[in-house]
Parts: sequence; C-alpha cells; structure tokens
Amino acid sequence: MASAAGVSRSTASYALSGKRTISPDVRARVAEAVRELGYTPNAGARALATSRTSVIALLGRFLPDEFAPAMLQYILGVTNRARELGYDTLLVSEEDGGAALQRISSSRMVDGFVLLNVAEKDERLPVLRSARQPGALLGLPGDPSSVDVFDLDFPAAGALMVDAMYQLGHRELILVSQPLHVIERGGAYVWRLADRARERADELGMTLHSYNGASGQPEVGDDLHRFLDAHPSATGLLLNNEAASAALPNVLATRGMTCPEDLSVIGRFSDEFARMFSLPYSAVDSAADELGRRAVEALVRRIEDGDSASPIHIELITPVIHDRGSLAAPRK
Amino acid sequence: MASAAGVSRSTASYALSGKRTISPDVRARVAEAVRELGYTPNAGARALATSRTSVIALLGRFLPDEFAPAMLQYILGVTNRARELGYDTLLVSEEDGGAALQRISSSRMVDGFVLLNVAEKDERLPVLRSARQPGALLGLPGDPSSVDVFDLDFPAAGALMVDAMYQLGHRELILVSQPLHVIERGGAYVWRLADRARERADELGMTLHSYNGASGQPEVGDDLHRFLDAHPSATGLLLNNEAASAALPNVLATRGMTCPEDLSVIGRFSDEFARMFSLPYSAVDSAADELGRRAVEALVRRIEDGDSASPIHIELITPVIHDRGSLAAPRK
DNA sequence: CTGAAAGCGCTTACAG
DNA sequence: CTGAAAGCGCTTACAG
Repeated sequence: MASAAGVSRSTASYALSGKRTISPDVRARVAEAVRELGYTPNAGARALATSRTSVIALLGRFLPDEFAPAMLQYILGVTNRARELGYDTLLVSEEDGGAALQRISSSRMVDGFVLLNVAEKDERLPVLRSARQPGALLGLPGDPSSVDVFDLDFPAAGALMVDAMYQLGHRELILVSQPLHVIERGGAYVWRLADRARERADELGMTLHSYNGASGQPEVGDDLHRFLDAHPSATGLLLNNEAASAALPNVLATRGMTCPEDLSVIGRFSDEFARMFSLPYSAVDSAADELGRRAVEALVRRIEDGDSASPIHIELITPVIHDRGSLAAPRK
Repeated sequence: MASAAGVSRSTASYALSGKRTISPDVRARVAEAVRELGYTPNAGARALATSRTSVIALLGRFLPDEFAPAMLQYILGVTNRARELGYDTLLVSEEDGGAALQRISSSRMVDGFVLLNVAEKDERLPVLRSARQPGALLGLPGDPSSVDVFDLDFPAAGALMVDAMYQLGHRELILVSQPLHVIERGGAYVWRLADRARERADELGMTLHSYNGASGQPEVGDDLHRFLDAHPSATGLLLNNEAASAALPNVLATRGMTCPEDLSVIGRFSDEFARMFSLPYSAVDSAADELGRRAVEALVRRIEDGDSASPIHIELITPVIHDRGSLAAPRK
C-alpha cells in the first residue's frame, strides 16, 4: 500500500493514524491508495505491534433454566456498545468459564472481559483478578473487590415493590421468588430482593408471604394456585420469577380473577420479556441492555486509560417501575 | 520460554506443535517450562505467522420482533460447536452486516463466517462471496450459489403438518403464518412452508384457510379469534408463527375450547421455545442448535481443507414432529 | 515534514 | 534430532 502511494511504510502508517503531521499532498495520495486497494490493516499484525486487539470478551454462563430473552438483551447491549466504541466482541459460552478466561487472557486475544450472570461465588473471578486485562461484571458477587460491577439494585427493587403496594392501600402481599436452585447456583439477587422486601413490609406493618416458585411451567402454574389458595385475603402479588410472570395470565383466567380488580400485580423482568409474552403487569425493569452498555463503557475506559489503579466502580442501577396498569387500590 | 527450557525457539515451537520428531528429553523440558511459566502462545503473533486466527465470526441480524429464544439457540449452537473444534466466535450484531463483514474480512480477524437469519435477498451475501474467507449460511437465500447453506426444510414441514392432520381424519384446516412484514424483510421460509402446505392440501382434497397473524400480542390473539370465528367447522390449526403459538392457550381458554378435543393443533417452533412458554402443542422442531452446529462443522471443514473449490452443500434438515399430544381425530 | 530500521512473538523452510 | 535465520504486517522511537 505504501509503495502504491509512493511513500514509506512508516509515513503511510502515520498518515492513517494521524499521529504526526503529514503534508496534505501525501495524505491525499495515501487516502487514494487505501481506497484503490481496499486496504485494511491486518488485525493480527497490529495487535502484535501495539499489544491491543480492539476486541473484548463476553463470558456468559448459560444455564438451562435461565430466561433466554434477558440473556440476549445483555449480549446485544454489550456487543452494540462495544462496536460504537470501536471494539468487537468475542462471545464465550464454555461451561468452564474460569479456564476459558485463563486461556483467552494469556493468549492476549482480547483487551478486556465482561462477565455475564456473575454468581455470588463465581469461579471466574479469581482468574479475572489475576489476569493482565481489566474486567467488568454484570451481576454483583459476594466479594466485589478489584473489579467494576454493574447490577440492578435488587434490595431497592424489593422495597420499591412493597412501597408501591402500600401506597395503594394493600396490607397483605405474596412474593414469589425464583426457585431455590437458582439461589444455590449463585443467584444472590433473589434473596437480596426478598430480604429487603420483607424488611420493608415489616417496617410498614404489612403481611408478606414469601415463596419460591418453580422455574418452568407447568409446575410454576400449580405453585401460583397453591400460594393464592393459601392466602385468599392477600390483595397484592410480587413476582421475582419470570416463569411465574409468564404463567400468571392463565392462572388468573382459570381462577376467574382479573387484574388489578381482584389482585394487584407487580413483577421484575425486562421490557423485552414483557413485550414478548405480552405481560399486562407493571414491573421493575431489569435494564439488561442498559447494564450491558455501562459495563462496556467502564471497561473501555479502563482499557484506554491503562487505568487499573483508579478505584472500583460499583454501579447499582436504581429500579424503575414500568407501569402497565396492574396496580390499583384493593377492593373493599 | 525456549530459554527456560534450554532449547531454541524453533525447537520449542516444534515441541508444542508436534510437527517434527522431538527427543523425549527435550519434549519433557519444554513441557515443564510451559507449565512453570504458564506459557500460552500469543494469538496475534501466531495469526501473523500462520494466517490463521482460530476465530470465526457469527453475523446476526437481530430484528425487533424476532423471537429471542430461537436466536440464542442458534448462537449457542455455533459458539459451543466452534469451541469443540478449537475456534472462538466473534459475535457481530451491527445493523449494517455487509459493512461489518467487509471490515472483519479484510482485517483478517477471522478464518470464516457464519451468517445467521439469512434473508431471501441478503445484503451480506455479495460481500461474503468476494471475501477471502469461507462462509456458511443459516437460512436459505434466494440465490444460494457458492456458499454452504443450512436450514430447516420448510416446504417439507408444510407438507408434514398437513399430512399429520389428514391421517387423523381432518379435512378443514387453518394455517396462521408470520405477518407479511416478516416476509418482506426476507423471511422466505414463511411462504415456502405455506405454499407447500397449500399444494399438499389440494392434492389431498382438503380445505386450507391461510392467514398471516401479527407478530406480537395482543394483536395476534385477536387475529386468532377472528380466524376461528370465520371457520367454525375447521378442526385443525397449523401455526407457523411463534407469537400465535404463545397466545393460543389463552385464546382457547377464552373460547372454552380444549385441545385436542375441540381443535387439533400443530406448530413450528423450537423445543426451547416450547419449554419456555410451556406450550402443549406438538410441533415441527426448528432445530436451531443442530443447524448452528452443522454450519460450523461445514465451515471448519472448508477452513481446514482450504477447500474452497469443492461443491456447495445445501443441507435442508428433514422436519420432525415432537409430539405433545395436541393432535387427535376430529370430533364427529 | 519524511524515511530507514528495529521490534512485536510467533512458525517454518533451510542447514547441519 | 536440533539451531540460526527469515518473514508474517504492522507501529514507533530514532535520525535527518
């Protein structure tokens, strides 16, 4: 390419990077040659020379009963924002995330890592901490030291759901959380939300019946029937369980109940999820796309500032209720 | 690393690749040094030296009303199989897929491309054809020349759905396809299935009422009610529309109909999708995971055999019905 | 404002 | 069976 423009390789390189002043004449000839030859720098050679790949890795943990739509939202938030900032994304879905991180880190394939679906005790974390590349977490682990973290503020979400019910006059609520095995697998957000909801209900003098529902149908439908049967006087239902949220319309139809006349309902799921299942329930948005984007922004900042020293960021997004009309005052 | 093992760089390299015979003594010392230092070859340097990156690109087209669970199935099929074969996957979600392909191809970041959700006339195809790397398509385009293609055999699926109904004694069917804008956007599979279903119904002397339903609720629910109202004597329902499939349980409940007693139903969606929505309908599996895996296998074969000459593969997977008990003989 | 040269970390003919 | 050397295609001090 340089020879086509009639300049040296170094001059061509500088003309492209703009890292030193180039005469207009030369700049034009280089630009012309680039266009002519459809020249694009070789990524491997550039990576070798600069120790930068302009690629980040996104490490997923794809569990069989995880809700796919939410996962895809995170993924697209990450890949789209990364591209806007000049990075491509390596998507890693290996079972053994720790080994994958080690492999990719030490082969210098990427400039940084985003970890999806981070568990309370996540096997990938110790590997990430000793990796040379920076990282950002989607999901708050038990020990969040030394890496940036992005997550929904689940305790605040629990309080918000309870408050919303309280203000409308509800005094007896049912909370349906994810099943226990989700918690055991590292889904600490489940009890973070539930614990704070309980606390808040206690503060307000409300009754809160807390349950774990199954993660799939038809079991979760049966669960919902049982919970509703057990507490006929409850007027509000809080859902931190996507499967339960998707199953509820049928359950209510079967019982001849309408929402919000017979029961006020508030969930915790993404807009995307609501749209797809067409759920008529107000909900705390899980903001997957937004979280993905922010994680990438923080990561890129660390990469480009070589800024491994500056203090750790823990960003817990304030929950927001998206109103879909499923909350009303309880019947007299 | 070589110096730690007390051998030359070339010997170390050969010891690792196994490309020439190495004395046991040297091999052991190299292995030891590798372990000691946690040595992993630099990916960029290796790519530069070998012109191979061991990375493939997966180019998605993520459309707002596409069903996310199916997309994720394809993605995981590709990433998992790629890893098994020694490749990592760059996930590309840019709007302008043609430009992205061009950029990634000419910078030599990857060894090959998998195109997801290929449209009838796909803007990425001409770029792929002139790229130096091989490609594989998920989805059959109008002109499938010069690239390997993997898709469900949608015409066969249409015929299979009609046949299944016919054998049970049904003579009047309703088919609900995806909305027209999906077709316009390149979803030729929609009419491929519908056309063949119509042909088959004609051959068998059956009546087939063919409709396009909306791609979201609540519209698609209303659509279903209209179609069922219009043809009270129809005894079988064919669904090539995920949203309609998800909406049907509610629609039937509202109408006081049961399946398969009042209506036999057969859909076309992935197992994953059925599980998530807990759909009680027998369906032609869309085999997203399987298709993703096969595309990667074909791609890797082309990459590793340098086999750009051998004839194009068009693999249309034979549809299979997964029985969920929603098909029965019609009521007298 | 520009060029010649070194170097990034590998692989692989070429010699021995 | 092993080593010294060239080369992959860039970037960036170093000279001028």
